[in-house]
Amino acid sequence: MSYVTLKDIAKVAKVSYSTVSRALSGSKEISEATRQRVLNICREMGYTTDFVARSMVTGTTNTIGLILTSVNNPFMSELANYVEQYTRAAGYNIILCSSAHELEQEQQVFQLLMGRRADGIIIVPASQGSYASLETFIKKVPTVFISGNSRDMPVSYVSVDNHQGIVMGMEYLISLGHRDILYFGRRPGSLTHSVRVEGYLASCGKHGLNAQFKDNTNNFTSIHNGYELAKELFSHRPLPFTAIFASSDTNALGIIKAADEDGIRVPEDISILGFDNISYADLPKIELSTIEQPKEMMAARAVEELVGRIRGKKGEPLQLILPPKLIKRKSCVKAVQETASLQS
Amino acid sequence: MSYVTLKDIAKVAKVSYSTVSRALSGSKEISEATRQRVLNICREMGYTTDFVARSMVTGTTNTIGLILTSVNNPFMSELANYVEQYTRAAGYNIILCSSAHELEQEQQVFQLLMGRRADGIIIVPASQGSYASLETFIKKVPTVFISGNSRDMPVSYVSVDNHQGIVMGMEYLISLGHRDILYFGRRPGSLTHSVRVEGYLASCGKHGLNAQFKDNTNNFTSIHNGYELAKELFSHRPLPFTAIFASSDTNALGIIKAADEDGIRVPEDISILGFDNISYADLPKIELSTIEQPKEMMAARAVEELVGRIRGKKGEPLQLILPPKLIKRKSCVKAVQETASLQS
DNA sequence: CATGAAATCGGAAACGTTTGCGTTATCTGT
DNA sequence: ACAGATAACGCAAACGTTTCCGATTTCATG
Repeated sequence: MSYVTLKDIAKVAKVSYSTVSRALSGSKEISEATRQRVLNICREMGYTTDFVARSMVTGTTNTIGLILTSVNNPFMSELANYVEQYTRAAGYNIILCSSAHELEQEQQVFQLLMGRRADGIIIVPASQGSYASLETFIKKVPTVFISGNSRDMPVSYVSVDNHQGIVMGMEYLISLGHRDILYFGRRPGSLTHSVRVEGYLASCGKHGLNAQFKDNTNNFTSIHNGYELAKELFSHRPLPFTAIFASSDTNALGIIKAADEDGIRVPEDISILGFDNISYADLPKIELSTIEQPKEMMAARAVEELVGRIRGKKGEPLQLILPPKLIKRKSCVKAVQETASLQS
Repeated sequence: MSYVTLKDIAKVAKVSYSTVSRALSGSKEISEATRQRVLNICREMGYTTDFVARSMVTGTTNTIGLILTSVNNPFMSELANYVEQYTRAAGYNIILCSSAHELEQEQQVFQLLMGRRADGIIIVPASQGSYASLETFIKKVPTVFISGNSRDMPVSYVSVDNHQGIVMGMEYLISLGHRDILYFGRRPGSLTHSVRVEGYLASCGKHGLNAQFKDNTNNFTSIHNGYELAKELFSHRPLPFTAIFASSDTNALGIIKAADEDGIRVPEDISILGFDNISYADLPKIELSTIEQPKEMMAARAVEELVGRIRGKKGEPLQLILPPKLIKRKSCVKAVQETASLQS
């Protein structure tokens, strides 16, 4: 039941256990003959290196903590997938944790990860307050944020340009003739959302549109709460907007579901634009137009930066803001009013 | 930069470091006065227990390895989410690994998890050969399989009743008047799929239907390969079936996409039944009828069993086969032939 | 053959914690 | 007040590995 140790095979091989260690590690201070002999015995006895013991002496665990706000969310799980890939390629394993969008749980798992002596941590912050609440910890262990950028955080992060993403989307909708565009799913506590709202307001200002919001008071995002919010929204007719800019694809999917139920046609009656470009936005009969977050690139650069820091890289934190991309599918069309006015 | 240790605070508190350890652990062999004094110093100096060192002496890591065939797959990520929840509730963290459906990589990560001294392992097997290939390892560390059941594996597993699930689905399709039902996505190497194919053949035999298959030679399942396979299938007209039983929801989504492109209406022209009931099956305009796998229950029971074994539970392995459930949505309707014959 | 360098290996410390055991001080009962 | 019990704490071993240092052997070179 218990594992076989260096001492066990040292006894069998009649050498000291430091010799066995050298045989395993590929050291040059050992003859090829004894190396092969020891290695054979290791194989026969089924030896596996005890990483716990190794970590004790080397001071590293080859482990990276990944803190997500939720696992059961396509954006997060796609991101997790990429992060897992890139960390594994770099020789690290990940311990997966969820903050459940709660600042307190976020603190707990961060401390836990420190206790486990993770070499570094990649975190999608739970809220605006995350950095402040983790500040003292971050000084102890290399950390990089994903998707929560703020000018005044002296920490490495990689994020999509949320401001530009929203502006890009607004320009698109406006070019389609929409002038009454509702921002759906504003979430007060969220860092990324506040940046997006800024972009929305800037676009409205520039084009003389009046802003409309539908707030999401929950501190998370799902199809279901998109659906519930949309049901509320659709209960007041006539609809004072011709397009909805959803702050996430999952919310957008919920909106489409509610619209379907309430006899509102997408995109004929209202256009819907999402954010994230999760893989399900591409689904048949859904074909959600959206703003893409370069998830793989975000994961790749975050891992690269983190591994660099772990290996001792110095200098200013990497504060990388990646360009978003407009993905045109079928959920946005020319505004009905404009079409009408063109026909008259 | 480096962490503060027991010795550090022992020095400050002017006690031995065993006393500090006792203060932290809640031992009775210490006065309340010194405990509070020590605890305060710990707080001030920012002490965090080194789990690596603790693991060295206790022999446990409070870590569970989770090996999935893929992370970027809704069934898997939903499962992972539940597993993470239940393990955390039981005081364990999970190290997430992917086997990428490869037997070799599965072996590697299993060994790696053993090297990390995971207390137990939950694994969704990569293929039929998984048990045989892992047999020697499984004797060393408590392991429970999810979703890969086989009568002759002397190991704990929890799975949905794949046979019954298929039969249930077939009965439903047959009750709708379908007699030409294609099994889509048969995957030769897969354990679960072979059980499902048995169920399919049994149903065909019972009702005198002739079996039709569309094989999936890739060793993984995705929307994309469902789409590609369906494109091939739809290139030969007329279609020799009125219903498709897809072996997974993701494949079913791919089929729907291909059908959409090729002018085949779902469900008017063909009915489609899925398997898994991933959350996106519920999407508006998709409304995929499917056979549900009780994912949360599977995760809960698997974790329960594993934790039991870790804590020393003896006896026969738990071999639990949970009942599936038919979820009727909108992708299956009465067969066109039957409707036609009724009208004439 | 003598000398020194290089090759090969053993010994032992160290990583930070838990815990059994021994020691001292304090308390209880008579 | 004294024996014995109990409370409170220090000491040291142990977990399995890596790595520095020293010891021994081998070997080439003069």
